[in-house]
Amino acid sequence: MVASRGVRHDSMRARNLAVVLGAIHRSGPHTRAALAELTGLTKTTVSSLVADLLEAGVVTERGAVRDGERGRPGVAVSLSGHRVATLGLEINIDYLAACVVDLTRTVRLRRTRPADNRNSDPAHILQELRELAKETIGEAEAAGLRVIGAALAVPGTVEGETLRSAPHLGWRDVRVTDVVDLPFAIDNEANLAALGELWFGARETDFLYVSGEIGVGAGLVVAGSLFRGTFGLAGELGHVVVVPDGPACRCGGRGCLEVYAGQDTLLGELDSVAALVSRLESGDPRAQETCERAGHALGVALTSAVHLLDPGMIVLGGVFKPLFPWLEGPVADGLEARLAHMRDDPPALVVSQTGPDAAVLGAAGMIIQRIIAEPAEVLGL
Amino acid sequence: MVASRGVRHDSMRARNLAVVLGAIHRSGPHTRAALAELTGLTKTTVSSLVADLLEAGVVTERGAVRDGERGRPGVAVSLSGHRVATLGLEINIDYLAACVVDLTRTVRLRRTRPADNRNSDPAHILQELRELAKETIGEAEAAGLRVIGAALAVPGTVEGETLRSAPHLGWRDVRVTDVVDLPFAIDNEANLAALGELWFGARETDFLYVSGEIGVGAGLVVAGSLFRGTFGLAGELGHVVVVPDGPACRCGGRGCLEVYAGQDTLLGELDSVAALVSRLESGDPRAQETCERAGHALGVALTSAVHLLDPGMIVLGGVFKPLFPWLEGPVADGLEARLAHMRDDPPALVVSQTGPDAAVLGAAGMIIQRIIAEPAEVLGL
DNA sequence: GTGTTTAGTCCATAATCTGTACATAATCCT
DNA sequence: AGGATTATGTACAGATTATGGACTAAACAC
Repeated sequence: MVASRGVRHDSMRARNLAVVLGAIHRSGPHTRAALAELTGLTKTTVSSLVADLLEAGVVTERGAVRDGERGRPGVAVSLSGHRVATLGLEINIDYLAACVVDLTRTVRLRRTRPADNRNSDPAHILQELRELAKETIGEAEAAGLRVIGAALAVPGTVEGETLRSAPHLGWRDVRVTDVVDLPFAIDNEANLAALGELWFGARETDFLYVSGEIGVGAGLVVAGSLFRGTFGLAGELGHVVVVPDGPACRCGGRGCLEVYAGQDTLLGELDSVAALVSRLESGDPRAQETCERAGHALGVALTSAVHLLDPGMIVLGGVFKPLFPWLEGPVADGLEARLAHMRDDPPALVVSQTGPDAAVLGAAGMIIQRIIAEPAEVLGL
Repeated sequence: MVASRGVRHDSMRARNLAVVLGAIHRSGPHTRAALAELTGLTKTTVSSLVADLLEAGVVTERGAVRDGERGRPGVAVSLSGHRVATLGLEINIDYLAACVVDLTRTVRLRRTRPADNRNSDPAHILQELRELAKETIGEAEAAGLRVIGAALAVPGTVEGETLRSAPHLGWRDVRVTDVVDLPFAIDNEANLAALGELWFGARETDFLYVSGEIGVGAGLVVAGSLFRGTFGLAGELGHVVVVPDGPACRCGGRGCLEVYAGQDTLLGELDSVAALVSRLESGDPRAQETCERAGHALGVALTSAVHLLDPGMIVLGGVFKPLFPWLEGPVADGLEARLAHMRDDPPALVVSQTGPDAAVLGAAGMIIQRIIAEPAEVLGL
């Protein structure tokens, strides 16, 4: 609990700018009068605030609207996608990715570079990432966008600006700095994928996003915001214990979920998820059994997760998305059986609406969110 | 995300009252000048805010203080324990409890009534609770305190004002109303015990409190506030899966922690925790084995909890407190082994600093917290 | 005692929101 | 077609609250 600072006139206005912008963002274009109604501020105040937001280029007027009623038609004020944008970046096992998202959360640019980052040299990869970022920002600026911040998704644990541990990259305690000359943040891939699902996929406000990648991670969204735990390490679903004396896991534990449902286990000697899917489609019994075992393990781990985290629903993403038809049954059965007497219904189990780009999108979206939450601070109003 | 309302002059002042009161609460008595420094407000503003707080009776002046320096000595302003207080209530399996806590978080009154509430009639118990509350409030008022709110701890899941399910009481969907004629809240026993530990025990800001009672619950505190999950059901440690095909649990699952470490299992045919402790002290091998098995199971469940919740530390409370000497080893070993490669150190494992009254105290403390967080709203300033 | 230093208050000023009045622009009704 | 009605958005005076410098108060230093 940091000592909070007192509120002065300028912070009151800053807050009200955020309130108005937030109302526009949450419930779509509105006239000034409607915004006054929504926020409890007077029309006068809203007009003045909207004037500032217009000048900053974060909103635009979209011509007259009649609400089908009598009276002078109002002018709808909506988020402007034409000026402010943010950059999302991702380092993953086999690619680098970047995307630019505008204030309306429309994806304006996407770039991916295949790479083999397993056990790679951080300095080298970060240099590649810098180049990718620079190129992408250049392209965005050529399209008239002003990129005002960036975030990076990494497959590992993050503290502040340091990547603590990314086992599949083989990185440890890597400080990630100067990737871009903008406000910058790093976060875990599963966390940002969850936010990607929030803003670009399911658009629910409460769910646990399960990110099946080489490792298995999860990001919990409650009331539209991410739960991070004490050190930002929450949601490590992959090492939840499924069988206490099961096979050893690289984490030091035994019988972790990852041992049963990690991508390496799922694929076996196959070389891609697509290959596994086609085996499953052709009814290959060994593939089906692997999937069933993974689904069973997921059901056990998710039962523990439901008890501890109390998610609104469960969204399976990443490699679990193409495998969903084969996983759904075992997972749902496990949840239902184990949660029978604790809840009226277990949380709904659904498939992700986003693809493999959930994390990059979430990264860009996180900075958009920051603009909308504190426009005065970010844009210097 | 509810549409947030705009800020007006009165909310600015309300916020600043909270900021000043919060600063006094957080870092002890301060002069007006020091408060100005801490909050970033001017001395003038702080003086005016403090005047309001004095009038409301939530702070008092405590005579001159010299900071060992030259110059006019200031007057320390500190929380006043003499006027405002709150009521904590608890329904547990074998007793009803009440306590009154003043603004300085000093316990002013405690009352306990033994009862046998297993499979009891809610209406009857609630009537008893009403009487206990009324008596306790009367006594507090006789001592010059003004009780301005109450909270109730129950051994079950809560939604709004309704107790959804309290298996050990045998209650389901009981609306708890009109217990007192004051602002009122209900919450889960483990949640409130965690808050009790926060304010009356360990006083750490980040920990997972594990409440060993008939059931096993947990409350996660992050940055000094409680994580509740989506529906307020988070922290159900007792039903985290320890052995996926273990013995059936009353929740519908199998091999839940509660089966191995619930009070009923620990005691076996013994009739009290004290009896178990004396068996353990005399080296009874069967008691030791039970404890070791429970510790082992706790280690497994807590490993999952650490991965999912990322607690700052782990505090064992309730019946686990007297058993701590026998549990510590197996639990810590389990955590250390299973978390070896994931974190530099597993979260510290410590014993609770509060006794069986953690939950009632937490209940009273929660309302105190509300006064300090929003004094203007609560006290009508 | 006189000077220095720090605490707390007074008062004019500034920032921001409110509320009423008003100009504007559409539909409704005759 | 024209006036009545209704709703939007702006203007301006008024209210609320914080600021900042001047001032008073109370201690210590020499």
